Amino acid sequence: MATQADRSAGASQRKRADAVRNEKTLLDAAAAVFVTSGVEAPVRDIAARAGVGTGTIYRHFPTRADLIIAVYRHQVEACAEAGPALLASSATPHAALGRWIDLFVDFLVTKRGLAGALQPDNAGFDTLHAYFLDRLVPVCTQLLDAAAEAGEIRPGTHAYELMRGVGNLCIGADSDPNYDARRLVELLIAGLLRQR
Amino acid sequence: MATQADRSAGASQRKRADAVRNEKTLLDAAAAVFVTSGVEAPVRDIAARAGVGTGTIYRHFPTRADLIIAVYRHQVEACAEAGPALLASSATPHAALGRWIDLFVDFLVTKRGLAGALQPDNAGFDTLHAYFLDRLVPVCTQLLDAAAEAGEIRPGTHAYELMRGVGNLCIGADSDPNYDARRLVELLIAGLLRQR
DNA sequence: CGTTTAACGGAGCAAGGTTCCGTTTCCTCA
DNA sequence: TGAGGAAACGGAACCTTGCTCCGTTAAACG
Repeated sequence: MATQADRSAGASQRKRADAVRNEKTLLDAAAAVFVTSGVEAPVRDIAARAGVGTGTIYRHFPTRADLIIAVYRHQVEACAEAGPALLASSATPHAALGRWIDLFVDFLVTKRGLAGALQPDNAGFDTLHAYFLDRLVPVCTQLLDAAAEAGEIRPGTHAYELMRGVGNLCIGADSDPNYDARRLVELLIAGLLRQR
Repeated sequence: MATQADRSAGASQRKRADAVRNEKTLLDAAAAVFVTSGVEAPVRDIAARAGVGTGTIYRHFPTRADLIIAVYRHQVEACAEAGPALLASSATPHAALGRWIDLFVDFLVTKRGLAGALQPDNAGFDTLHAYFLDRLVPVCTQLLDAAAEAGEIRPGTHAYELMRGVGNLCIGADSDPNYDARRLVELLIAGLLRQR
């Protein structure tokens, strides 16, 4: 099978072996450091952990957002793909929405500082914000539309707003035993139901 | 009449005139800078605006939290005091709660970066977090209890959690026309209602 | 092998928070 | 009123962290 080298676009060349190796090393190091120090951990710490210079990090991941995205891409994709599946397997669209949001919340609250880094104005993190939104807002829209069509929820809520709200509720959810983001998100989703 | 010097505690002495003057100057400068640059504005900016050295800021307000608290104390107090009044004047406790939360949200969304600074883990900002909570959680508890007693809302929600949730929803609410914190908070409060 | 050049590493600069200490200013009391 | 002493001031200096730049290393290929 083909190696990780991408030769398809014509002008592109195979990557050097050390570059490939370092990229993998960096991703592992970053993931480890993110767990202990959060996604805003100093660049030098990640570099030290990986045993490379700081310049190498910036060459592979020009902004911190790029690094964070690379580390969590698989999980975000999995979450996005779960949307349609839940819609098909749940009793009602609103139930599917609730379960999908749960998935998203589970992801966020287990990644120290990630929810906080998703702020749109957070300079340098706009790529991160954009990636999450590009990937997840369409899925959320689909679920929301289905629930609205079924007459379950009040109309007028936008997926973007809901995603941001849920993301915000997850900020600081680790590290505070008296704050349960899941419960609040549940309230929020309940509030979405059409009031009779 | 007595000057601002507090001589009551026995060991305390009158403050020097220049110190009193500088404290006032600093509060004004900080308030102005917070409006344009948010509550995380560089210390040097505030010092420059006030025409004092950075040392002077740290002497009067050892941590940034102390400065922020001093700037917004009046408004927080006003919000706290509005709670019982609303409870007395509203049709139902849940309505009072909703209106009180509105007050709080209005306050937060008009203070650039304040909601974000309220995070409990935000090193150096714990005093800020504690002050807001000490002052507002009891008020919120009172409203919540009244609504629970009236059978309007589902039991089991803690004031602390609700306040943090509302605060989180307000993060980044300025500077993003597509994100309306008020609407989401409204959903959250609606979700509090006992489901029939 | 020798050449080319991608990739590396870390010194160094900028920005911001915080401390420290020599200087200034105010208060008090004779 | 005018020393003397202490409180308060100011900003230089230091630390941490993000990011860049460029001399050095080593992979790839003929």
